Amino acid sequence: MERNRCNCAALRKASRHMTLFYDAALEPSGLRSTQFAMLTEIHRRGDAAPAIGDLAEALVMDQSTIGQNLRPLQRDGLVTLERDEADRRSRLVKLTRAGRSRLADARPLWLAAQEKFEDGFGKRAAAELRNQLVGIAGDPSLVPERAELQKQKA
Amino acid sequence: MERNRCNCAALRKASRHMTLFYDAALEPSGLRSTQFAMLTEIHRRGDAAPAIGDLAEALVMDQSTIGQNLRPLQRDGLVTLERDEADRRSRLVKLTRAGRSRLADARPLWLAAQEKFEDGFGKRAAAELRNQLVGIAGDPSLVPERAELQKQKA
DNA sequence: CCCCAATACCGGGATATCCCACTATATCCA
DNA sequence: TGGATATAGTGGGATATCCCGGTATTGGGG
Repeated sequence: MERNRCNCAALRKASRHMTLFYDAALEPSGLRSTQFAMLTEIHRRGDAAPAIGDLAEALVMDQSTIGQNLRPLQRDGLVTLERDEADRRSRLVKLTRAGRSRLADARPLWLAAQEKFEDGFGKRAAAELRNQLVGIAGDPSLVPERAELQKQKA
Repeated sequence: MERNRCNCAALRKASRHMTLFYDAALEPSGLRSTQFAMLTEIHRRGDAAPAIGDLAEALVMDQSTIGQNLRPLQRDGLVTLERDEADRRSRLVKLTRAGRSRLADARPLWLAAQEKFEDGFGKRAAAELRNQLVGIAGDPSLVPERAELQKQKA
């Protein structure tokens, strides 16, 4: 069919629909999908608090998007931003006690959503799909600008 | 790895990255990915001009999102909205001459992006991926509310 | 024929997302 | 060491996206 021939549109439709599903699952925690992803990434770093740019790279988002998206979390006291004394241009993002607590509330809700999705879609199929998606998200040939940024670090 | 275990986050990251790629490709036409997808869907209907709700269903978007997203296109004279005299609650969305022209400008840019992506990702792999994504976007078990809406129509 | 539930849309409000231009800081190198 | 360049983040502006509550219209009983 001529319909759904566009790789980008297909990805975006699935992304919108999947987001509705995860947002509904996370709703009791008061977190949206993006917020849960950001808090999870910050938590994953443990003691090595990430700067805004680190989050941007890990989450495949623009730096300014990270800054923007952190505001509601900061306003609600889930994260703090403090200057990195080792490089005063950077701001380190840290979870507060309330942030860790909120994340702990959300995790079982997220896990339930994962399981519900994978029950229907197939655990193996889901892992394979994520593999493909991670490949796309990290493909430097798609966005040359970002490829250069990657090269800088190597 | 613990990282990238979330199906939703993986989908969203890939969606963001892919969108950058298609947006860059479409840039000379002045259309963004979403706008191109909307104009394409309207055009696909031919003489049977869709209402806002029809577009919402086809594009897996909220009705209010469609309405919002149509505004820049309307402002730029690419589409018109007119009351459906057969059901005065509905508004039919139609391409203007300028809209058709803009879409014609964008199509080769889109096709080049498709080919460039599929050159790297594999034509067969891309088709398979789209298949999976269409399945997710249309899965009524993920968002029960929408499932009911679907049932109404059956 | 009239009332009521359902439907189609809109307006307001919030988050999500990007780009651009700007500031502050750091780094490199002549 | 001092100035050019590069990097980290912010603020403003635009589109994208959802939900909720309200309005107009429709269609089905009674």
